[in-house]
Amino acid sequence: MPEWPADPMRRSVMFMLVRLERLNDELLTAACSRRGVSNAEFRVLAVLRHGAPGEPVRPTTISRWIVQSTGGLTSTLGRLEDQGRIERIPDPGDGRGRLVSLTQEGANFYDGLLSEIEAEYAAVLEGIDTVAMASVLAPVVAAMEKRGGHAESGVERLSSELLAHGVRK
Amino acid sequence: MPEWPADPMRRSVMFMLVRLERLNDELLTAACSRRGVSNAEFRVLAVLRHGAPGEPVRPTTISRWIVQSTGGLTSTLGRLEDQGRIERIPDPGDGRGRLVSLTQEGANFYDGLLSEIEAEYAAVLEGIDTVAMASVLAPVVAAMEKRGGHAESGVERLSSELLAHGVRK
DNA sequence: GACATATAGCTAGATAGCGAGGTAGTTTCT
DNA sequence: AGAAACTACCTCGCTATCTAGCTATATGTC
Repeated sequence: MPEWPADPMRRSVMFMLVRLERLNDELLTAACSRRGVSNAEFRVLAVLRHGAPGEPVRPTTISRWIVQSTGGLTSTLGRLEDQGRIERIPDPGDGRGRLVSLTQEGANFYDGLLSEIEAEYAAVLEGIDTVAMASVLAPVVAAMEKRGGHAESGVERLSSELLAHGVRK
Repeated sequence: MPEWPADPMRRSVMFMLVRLERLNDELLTAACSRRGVSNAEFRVLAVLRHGAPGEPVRPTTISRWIVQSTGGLTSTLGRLEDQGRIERIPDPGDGRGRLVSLTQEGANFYDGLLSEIEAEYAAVLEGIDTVAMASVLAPVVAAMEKRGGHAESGVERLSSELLAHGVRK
């Protein structure tokens, strides 16, 4: 082995993150596919439901929040629209734009989906100190958001709506 | 909103994990694609380099470790083999099996790739208490491994090699 | 007011990955 | 020993996603 890690602890954490990514994806995909939706579809519904309840949201904002390319999001939104779970209306304030909102059916569907997904996470987080976890993860999430340039345009607001339940700064 | 969360903190952590997954993927993909490899290719090389240095590994073991389907892994390994970074030889102990090992070129390539990726993570983990983070993440990773049935067959050993630098239990 | 530049969302083409099923070889049971 | 069940890896078809480039609208400058 060549030059070994300057900081072995950091390397461990890095590999944990890399592995956690796959494991989390597997978990979420399993839960979603039981109800016939993709991972990305769940994320879009979550943003609409929690990020700005009742308010329509622009696709670009969603795209940043869920970290999906705009091209990818277009097809995700198309699927959700075909399923009758969201609506896209022209943005009255911007002729190029559209606004996405949940339908009643979409909201109902999401609530069921969420409880299913939450059950999976409850099992996995059983016995874990979630308060400690949130305070450890929050700054990492923030640093990664900053790195990827997702720190603008409404995402911050959605962030606090969704993530900051009792997490101090 | 219907029945609201029994445990709002757990829900926050769940959404953090969901978001972290995408952000981490974005970070890793960016770093990997700068050197022209996929995410999965990096993971395979990492297993070979750290999990069992010098020793050939069976595809099934790799597949569990990196949480990729065997079908997907076959194509990942095919790409790596075409690039001259790994070799596949028949398993002398099992006629159905193959053994995968790093070539010298693969090892060299990986070392460069790793330092690039590590630099990305160093930036993001700047100022973060990695010791606290590791001890918080370790049990979650373990619980997810167990859930997905990745807890058998050599993965444990790779796990401790790769992840347990100073993380108690 | 006209032109250059930026932005919003969409389209098309390419690719990585999943899932189901196939083949060959191994283990277990009688 | 022979049959049944299992396992390892691969192949093929499909889908979600990415990237690059497009059109229409917006904004800023002269």
